[in-house]
Amino acid sequence: MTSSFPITTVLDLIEATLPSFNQPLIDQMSAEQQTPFRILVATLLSLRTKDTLTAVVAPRLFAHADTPAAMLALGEQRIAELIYPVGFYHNKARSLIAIAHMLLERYNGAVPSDLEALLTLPGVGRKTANLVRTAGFGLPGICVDIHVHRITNRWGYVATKDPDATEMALRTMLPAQYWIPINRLLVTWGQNICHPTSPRCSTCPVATYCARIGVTRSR
DNA sequence: AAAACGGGGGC
DNA sequence: GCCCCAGTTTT
Repeated sequence: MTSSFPITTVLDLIEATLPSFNQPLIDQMSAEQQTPFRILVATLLSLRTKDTLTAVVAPRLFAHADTPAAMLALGEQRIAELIYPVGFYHNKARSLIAIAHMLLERYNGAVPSDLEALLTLPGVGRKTANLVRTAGFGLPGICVDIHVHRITNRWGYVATKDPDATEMALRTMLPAQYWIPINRLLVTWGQNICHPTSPRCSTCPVATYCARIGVTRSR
């Protein structure tokens, strides 16, 4: 069962109503703070973690280390202590140290914008790499996180359990102008309306376009 | 394909 | 008490 409406129609409707909703982590950061490095670090901290919690913890880390060199100076143990509440803190601290080393050795301390280069960084998968590209550099990419994955599948435009497969499906379906904004749109939607369990369908502006697949159960 | 990594918050 | 969270790596 798939929707008979173009996905771009639904995305346009969401775009129009977006300002009235709370915005996700990256959009809460000031323009000054939306550097590729900060976005990379904040995104890594936020994996499998509420972004509202990351929004509290990340500034704590940035106050001590805002560059790869400062991250190395801080050290893995101290980083782990600072980011403890976000969970997976040992893995994340180790990844941040390894990333700082690689950025200094291979990219002169800068964050690369190339997708393949980003994917070689430890702890960085397709979701993180594409978010750095789109939010950090304004470059084309489709960042498929749990929200983009759940909602596009719930609508009926995509039918897959694998987020990477969802990204590939959207690449063939979505005009280029929607590649960057779809993530911001659907993360906001997922956090405010289209929840994993108990989505607010009765007040959802695009409910008539939705196949409502998997509404009663997530994943 | 499945396990492991993890504390915090919602209900 | 149970489920989920802007995933990725390892087995």
